Amino acid sequence: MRVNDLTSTYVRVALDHPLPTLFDYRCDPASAPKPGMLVSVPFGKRHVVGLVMEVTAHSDVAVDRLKSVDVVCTACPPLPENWLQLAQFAADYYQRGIGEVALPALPQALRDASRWARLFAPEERYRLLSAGHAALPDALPARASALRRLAQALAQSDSLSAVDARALHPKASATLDAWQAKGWVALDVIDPAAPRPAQGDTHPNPQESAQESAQESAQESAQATPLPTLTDEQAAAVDAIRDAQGFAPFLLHGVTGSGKTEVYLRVLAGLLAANPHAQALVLVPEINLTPQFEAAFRARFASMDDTAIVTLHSGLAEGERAHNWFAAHTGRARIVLGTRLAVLASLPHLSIIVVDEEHDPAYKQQEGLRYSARDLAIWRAKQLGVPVVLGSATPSLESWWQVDQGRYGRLTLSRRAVADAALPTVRLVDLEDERRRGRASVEGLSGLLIAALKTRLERGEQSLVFLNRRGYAPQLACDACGWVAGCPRCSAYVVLHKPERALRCHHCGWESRIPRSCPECGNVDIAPLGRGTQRVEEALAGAVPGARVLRIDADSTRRKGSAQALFSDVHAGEVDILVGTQMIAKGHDFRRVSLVGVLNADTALFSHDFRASERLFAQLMQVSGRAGRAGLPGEVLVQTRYPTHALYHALARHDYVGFANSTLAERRDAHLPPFVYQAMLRAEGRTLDAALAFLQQAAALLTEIPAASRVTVYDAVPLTIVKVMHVHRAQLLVESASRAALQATLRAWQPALRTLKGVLRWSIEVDPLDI
DNA sequence: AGCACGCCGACT
DNA sequence: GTCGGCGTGCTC
Repeated sequence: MRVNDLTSTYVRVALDHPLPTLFDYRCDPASAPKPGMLVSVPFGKRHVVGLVMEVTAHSDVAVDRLKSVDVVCTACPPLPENWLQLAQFAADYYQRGIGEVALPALPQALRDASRWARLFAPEERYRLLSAGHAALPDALPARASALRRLAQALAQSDSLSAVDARALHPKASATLDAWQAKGWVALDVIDPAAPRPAQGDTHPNPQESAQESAQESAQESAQATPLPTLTDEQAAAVDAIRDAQGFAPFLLHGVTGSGKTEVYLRVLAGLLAANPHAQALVLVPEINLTPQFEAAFRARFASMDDTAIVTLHSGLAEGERAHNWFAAHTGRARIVLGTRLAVLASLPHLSIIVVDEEHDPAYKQQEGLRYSARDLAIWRAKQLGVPVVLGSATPSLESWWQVDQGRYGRLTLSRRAVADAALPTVRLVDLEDERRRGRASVEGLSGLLIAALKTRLERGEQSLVFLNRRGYAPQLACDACGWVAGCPRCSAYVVLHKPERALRCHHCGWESRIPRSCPECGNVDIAPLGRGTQRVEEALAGAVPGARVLRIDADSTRRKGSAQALFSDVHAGEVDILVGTQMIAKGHDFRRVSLVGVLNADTALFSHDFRASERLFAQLMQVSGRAGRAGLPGEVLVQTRYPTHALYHALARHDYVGFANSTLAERRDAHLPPFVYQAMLRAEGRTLDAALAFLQQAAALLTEIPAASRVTVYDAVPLTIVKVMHVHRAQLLVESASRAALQATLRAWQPALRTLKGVLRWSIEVDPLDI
């Protein structure tokens, strides 16, 4: 039984599934989808959303096994060819199937066919007109509270969606229709797929409303604020990027406070003005940094339609994320600001990419497809022939090496942009010496640091205390028998959290109450060991009387939006001392901070991870950069037991270049990245032996692969935290001086690995950051 | 990844 | 005698 190929059409569909194959489906030739379109298809017992890669007249799959496409998502324009190529590249490079890359890159809402109708339906929004603004609150009966809420909601925002209106008042539609008849409100029907309205015609009915005039005055005040004068270095950087032709990667190496953001703003302004369709992608390393960037971009581009700037990050509600993604996909959004996941957005007119703080490890996705957003950004820029700007005060050694090789242009901002703002003075506090001299310290805070904090408090300046350990104490131990509280599911100690009165495992989230006595020997003298942010917060309150201390870390910002609120308190001057983890080190422009204290940095100096010192140096430069940004003389106190360590000396001299060049020389001698390319095979098993045995068999398979002759294979080793959630983990490192040989090896290795058994899960990570 | 089928221990 | 453990295999 053969179907007539002439009357049948088949589509080859990518599904989010570990096999790297496409799946064929039959479809109606009259309504066949195009490549790049989303379809809902039956798959096993369920129905899933897939991406059409090919439309053909023939399928190799036996006809009785073929099923038909359920629905084609016609409302969403197909993903463009260059986006499909990006997904294909990422899939090949990171050793996954195309579907495993392409589908997770889409907003979750798009992957649910039952939500398509709603997502792409024209949106109805009510807008209060001036007549309504004058008449409304008074025209309503005093006791009609639902109607009053509706009127208030209309008055308080640009426009109100029909859905939101119904949530406020069950009969909102009828009421709003009546108000519309009276000329009080206007109904706008917005087609999400329609092209963006031309400038100056953003409102269909140019009736002045309170919102419009408020917007206009905001624009006027924005225009009234003169643009900052560029330093010569900033101007040179802007010119270089603006004049670039085709693919042009730049490393913008600018010291903290040198005004890298201003360079991005000027470059984007020029580009977006020159081309009415051009889109820009701006990446930041973490969600906490999006609000301040968004504010800066909205203020500078106030003349653009509001919808022209969108954010994309995991903190958005699914609906909003889909909405913003779609704005990017249809070209309505001119500027897309987001975290690493935004690098996979569909941007049909992408004309420039900015990667701020390009060295930040947060650009590496650490689960699922472990991509580097910075590396994919560079690939995209190359594919499209557009400039890409990598900004950092402490570039990654990978990028620095590319500059050395002449592959990236170097733009340097060596001075702070604010007049009179100098880089802070860095002083090393020798903890051994302090102890020998018998100088008192309180809970790990040296006398020198406490005195400096008190001075700032008297002067009304702010201080920042940085340590990279959250919780109260990293361990809870028994003095008598040596017991230390550990996680029952992981091979890790549990961290004492005092405000929550709990022991918490930072690897799996397990929590328990704090025991009153040692569960091993019954001794009641169990004590916290070491210090985290909570304990330092407590100590500061005692050591610096009168200071308002605020802690910012993953625990204090757990609630949505709370990080933003806490940072606002700092900016508003309601805080004297800010204690926190790396969260406070990144990017924030604290105008009144003049002192930075660094605690417990030494632990990273002697790590087995060869990247630990690069990370530490970047982190310390970053946090030091929070001091003295607005012209106050800044000071940094680093408490250490190793005051002669070269890393601290480079830090004290603000000598990134010296640090980078010497570290690169070490890497070259030791045959470490960026001089070799690495990949990691990780295995998870019920026992450590099972995981290790799998990796040993995997290593043996490499002898069958010709390309592997140019690949070095290391021994399988347990991970540092060997057990998480009762699962034992081990890894095997492979590396090669040839990226092509490594890629060929991995490609040939995977089918063989799939035949091995005895392990719960395994995965390959290309360019791993944590070894 | 899901979700089935399939073959061995502690419960009504 | 079943409910349910997770090993193995399939998905157009």
